[in-house]
Amino acid sequence: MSFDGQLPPKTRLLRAAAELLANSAGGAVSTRQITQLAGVTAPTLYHHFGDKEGLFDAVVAAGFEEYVAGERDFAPSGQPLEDIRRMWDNHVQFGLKQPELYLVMFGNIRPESRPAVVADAEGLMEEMLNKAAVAGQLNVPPREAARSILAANVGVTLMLITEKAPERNLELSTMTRDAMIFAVSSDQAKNSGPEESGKSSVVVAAIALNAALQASHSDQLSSSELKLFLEWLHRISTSSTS
Amino acid sequence: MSFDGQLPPKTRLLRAAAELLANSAGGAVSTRQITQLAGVTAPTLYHHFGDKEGLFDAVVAAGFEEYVAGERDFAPSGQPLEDIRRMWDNHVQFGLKQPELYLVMFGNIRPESRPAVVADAEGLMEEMLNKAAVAGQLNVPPREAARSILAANVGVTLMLITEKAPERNLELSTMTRDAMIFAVSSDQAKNSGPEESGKSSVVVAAIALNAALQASHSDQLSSSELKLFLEWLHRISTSSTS
DNA sequence: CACTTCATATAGCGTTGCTATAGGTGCTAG
DNA sequence: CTAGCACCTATAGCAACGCTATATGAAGTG
Repeated sequence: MSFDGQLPPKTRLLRAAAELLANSAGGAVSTRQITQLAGVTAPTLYHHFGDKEGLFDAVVAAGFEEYVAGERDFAPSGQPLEDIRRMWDNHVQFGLKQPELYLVMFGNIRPESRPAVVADAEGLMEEMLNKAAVAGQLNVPPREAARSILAANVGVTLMLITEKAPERNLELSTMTRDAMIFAVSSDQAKNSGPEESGKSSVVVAAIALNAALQASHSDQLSSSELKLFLEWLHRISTSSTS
Repeated sequence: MSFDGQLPPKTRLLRAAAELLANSAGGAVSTRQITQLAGVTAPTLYHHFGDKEGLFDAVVAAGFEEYVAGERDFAPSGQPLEDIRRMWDNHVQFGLKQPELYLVMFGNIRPESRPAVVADAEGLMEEMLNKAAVAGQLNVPPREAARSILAANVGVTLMLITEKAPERNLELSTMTRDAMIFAVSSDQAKNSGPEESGKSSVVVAAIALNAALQASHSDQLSSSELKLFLEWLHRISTSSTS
């Protein structure tokens, strides 16, 4: 009973729904919970929003405003591709900060029915990619690039949400992000080739690592560790393996 | 009333649930629909599966068998990265062929609770990427690569499912797929990126050796030595990021 | 005041997932 | 043959769900 104030019932319903949605640990949120917290009765909800989904859409719209605001604040950095990077990070952070709301926005998938918010987010990203295209930095049409990047962005965010907070590894995000941006950008040479680079064995890999380590004296290991490490490498690389 | 045959009620329930799930155009499937189609009553369902979710999990498990079978059939092509490509395509095709089942498997996301099927799919992909790592074709540890690729794979599939069938553009899939595979592969030169050029050969070799050692159970080192050795390798192969 | 319009409440419908309880079935043991 | 014992299924019903037909109040307009 927190919203019995003087606010109009419509606003109270919106806030109650948003709060319950944010704190519902995965479980569903019922209209009775919402109306009780808002201090109104059922018909009021349906009078203003027509539907439970209508109410949720309204909450999502408010959440989307916040999301878009975050995107626009970061926008004018001059380098479009860098802005895309920030859009990606903002997207992920929004999803992790408000997972329940994010799931209502991007996770409530049904076949052949595309949530409006997805189209909006896609348009936002396409708009940004358009600047990159004008600058000759794009390899593919902005629309395709936006769809592809957004798909990966949503996929990564969903996967991160399913992980327990302390174990979340944001490197998954940055790595995927850079992979996607790199793939659509044009000013980088991509002499690709699906050929293999010769099959390696334990011995070959050990020899390569041995040589590389001695050449670049990595600082990931202490000197004493490195000495023992190299000795073991030598033992492996000089033995005849299976 | 299609399953009133002589099959055991458990099987009838599974088939009825699978059929209703496959034909439910986005809408929810109720236990009463399932039990009626299966020709049994409610307690039978709960006796065998405990829960509605338990029944769905069983359906998903069956669907996952099919999914895995598709993955394994394509597996032994000799070129691990090409196999990853086929795994990706098989994943997308599975999602588009049975969208409802796919959504139950990969779309039923709740925060901090990861469906078992995701972990399985991740393990399957990691297993395949391990071969690529042994061949020195990987730029990042197989686990991270698998998570990243799978996240993008799910994201793309979900996005394609939301589109109406005639408008589906599979180029979105192939483009994202190749971008992800390219990003984790090592045998391609990546001159000039947003940051410095690709990983050094030390990291590539360490990743390859790490995978090879875990796969071949080398007896060149004692178990305690091996443990420390692998720990160092892990330290090297997961360092030197952005 | 009469009248319309908008907003909220009362009460209840049909459906949902699920279960307490009881009854039927096929088995092995005596 | 029958007694007992698991195992499986059915009857009936609960609480909660989304939603609505209907009625009541408040506000503005002639």
